Amino acid sequence: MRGQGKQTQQDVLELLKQSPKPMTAYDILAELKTDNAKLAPPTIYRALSALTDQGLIHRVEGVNAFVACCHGDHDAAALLSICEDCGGVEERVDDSLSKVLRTAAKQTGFKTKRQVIEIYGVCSDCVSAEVTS
Amino acid sequence: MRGQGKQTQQDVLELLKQSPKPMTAYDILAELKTDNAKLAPPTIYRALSALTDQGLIHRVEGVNAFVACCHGDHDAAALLSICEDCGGVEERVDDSLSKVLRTAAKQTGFKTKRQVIEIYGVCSDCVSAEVTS
DNA sequence: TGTGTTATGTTATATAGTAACATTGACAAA
DNA sequence: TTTGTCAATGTTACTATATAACATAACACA
Repeated sequence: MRGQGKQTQQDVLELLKQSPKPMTAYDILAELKTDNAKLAPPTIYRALSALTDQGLIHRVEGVNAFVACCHGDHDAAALLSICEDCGGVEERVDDSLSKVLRTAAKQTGFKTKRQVIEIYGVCSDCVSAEVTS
Repeated sequence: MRGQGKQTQQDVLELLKQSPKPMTAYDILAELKTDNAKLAPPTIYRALSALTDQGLIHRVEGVNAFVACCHGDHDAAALLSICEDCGGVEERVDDSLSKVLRTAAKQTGFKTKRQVIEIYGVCSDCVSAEVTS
């Protein structure tokens, strides 16, 4: 067999790092299939799951897709801004945001495990483009 | 020009209001099919979309499901806390959160249209239950 | 060598969401 | 009353997203 080590994980991570936009599992599958026709969805989802656990990628819940994490390790909440025009995602790690969320959780006694913070709209580049056109 | 039967919308909203947990489109479909065997997914999705536009329900992106909005109109960001134990969702409208997000957007020149803020973990009730058991 | 673990392969299916076009029923203008 | 319009829903068929369950392969290491 061809599978050595964590080949798929590495391939997936590499792809996501090079993509300017979030990719769905099936986007990734289609890409990697050109090298390995046998690839099937479960393999992709496993790799995505492992990478997510390691904090190397983030899932963009609102679009069922994934992006590479562009920071190193971060415990603070990641804020993803998704441009509905160009499809780009900007990641931002914001301490004051984490703080607000921590406070809110504390007040209600909620034990946080995972946070999803996504903002949809138009990025500054695309706003400029709109104005100019 | 108003005044037409939005029966499905009302049925869907009613269901969601009575549900202690978020419901998926197909959960809703299954329920409403007991009264109307002809119901099909598009009708449900249209009703959900209309209700979302009106701000009467929220979509929980992380679980592909929907909950009734338990506040009246609110412009401020809604923070949804989803308990992975009991499945319950608590909605909270938090001004300081909105402020942080507004600030972040301003700094990057991002034009916000929609915000998704979801926290996954264990609610206070379930935390207590865990300790007791 | 054999035993446990992790990653992947394979088959099949479950769940979620939408495109495209047809039909219905209320209402109002003709 | 008839006709035209519009929003809501019905209908068919499909695409997209995700997972269950079991099989196989490679590796670590006692």
